[in-house]
Amino acid sequence: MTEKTDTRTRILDIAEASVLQKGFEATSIEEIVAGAEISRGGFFYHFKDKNALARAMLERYIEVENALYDELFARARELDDDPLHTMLIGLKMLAEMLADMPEGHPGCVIASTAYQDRLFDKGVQELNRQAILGWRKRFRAMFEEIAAVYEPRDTINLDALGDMVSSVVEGGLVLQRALREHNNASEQIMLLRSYLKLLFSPKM
Amino acid sequence: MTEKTDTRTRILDIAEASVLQKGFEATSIEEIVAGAEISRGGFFYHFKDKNALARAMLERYIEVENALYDELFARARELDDDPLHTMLIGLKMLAEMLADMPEGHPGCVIASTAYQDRLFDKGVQELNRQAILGWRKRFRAMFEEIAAVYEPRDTINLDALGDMVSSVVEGGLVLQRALREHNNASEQIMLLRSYLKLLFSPKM
DNA sequence: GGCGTTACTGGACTCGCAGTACAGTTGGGA
DNA sequence: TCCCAACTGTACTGCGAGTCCAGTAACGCC
Repeated sequence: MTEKTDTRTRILDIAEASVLQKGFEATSIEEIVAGAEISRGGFFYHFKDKNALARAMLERYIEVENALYDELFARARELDDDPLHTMLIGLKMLAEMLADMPEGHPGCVIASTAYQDRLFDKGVQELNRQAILGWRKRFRAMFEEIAAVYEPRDTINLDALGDMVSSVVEGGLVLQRALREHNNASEQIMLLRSYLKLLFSPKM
Repeated sequence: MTEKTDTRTRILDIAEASVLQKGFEATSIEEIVAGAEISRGGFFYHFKDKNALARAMLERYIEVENALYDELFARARELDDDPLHTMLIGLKMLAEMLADMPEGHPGCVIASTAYQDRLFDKGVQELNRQAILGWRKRFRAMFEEIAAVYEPRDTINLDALGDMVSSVVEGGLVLQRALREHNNASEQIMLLRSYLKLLFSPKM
């Protein structure tokens, strides 16, 4: 909209970095405006309150994450159009991506908001919920495709399996943050991949 | 120490309930003292500041969690002393336990603190780290025992596999909170169990 | 029966941060 | 030329954390 890097975007960038580093509550509007080089009034011109900021951050984050998954698995399918191998390649690429981020993944805003949910209004919580349900649907569809070709070697709940991708990423990121290591999420994804390999392997 | 339910314990109980419900930052000392029916001065008599409270909560939580794992897997071993089956039985019992909590698990304080870590001092963070490392060690030992008997059908990092238990529980709890469902953690554990079953199944 | 210690109460105060309000400024477009 | 979006700047309210401290009630013990 404006000339230089859109102020609203700049606010979101600064806020995201800070929130991922120290949490939402610990991020003051003071430091956001300092970082974005605007006045307090300027901040409230763009966002009614911190809740509105949270909502905008989540919306942007979810969009980016979805685009990333789209691109990743599209590329994987290009490389091998067998549904199982698309999944395995995609997960490997995801694991590598996470491992390549030296300062760790922009640790999932989802978990961060989930654990402080009474702080946020219904809109923010619902956004969060819908994002996870979206990922469930996305991965469930992929697993259905796989199961149609490779009979699973154990009876499983496909919704839960769909959730497992998000769960493993979130869980890995929690460990990563708590341990201050940087490859836990990546390793956990590789274990999920190992599971899928075994689960859908043709009987020998 | 005192006659009625120890004030310190009462503070921790009230605080834990509130923190699990709405997060640490959103829990005010005001409401803790109201709940525990003491004065503000009384709170600060027991805890120097909110950090000291966080530390005490974490210590207590980790102790309880460890005792629970001890008991669960001891019982599982009683039922079947084959290491793989001890693990499978223990996980099943853990999953059932999580599913039986109608209001959900006392959602992991670990994740909650991990995502707000700049808020807490080194002591709290280190406590968190040590707890997760402890669980890694515990489960890694169990997996080593299993691997000595059943050759794994995929090459895996045993530390990462040890972490997978914590990761799956944490990840499941994040989903549970965000989705406001109540069996995600339990389902994720059952998927981990399915993985271990396949990973260590004798070749057919 | 006085003495110290533990476990508080209660009030007053400082400080930082969220949020409100609003008046004024600046730099394009129509 | 005037309007409007995108701000700046200041001043104020209110809440919660944390500090300080004086007082007090119950006890254990010498």
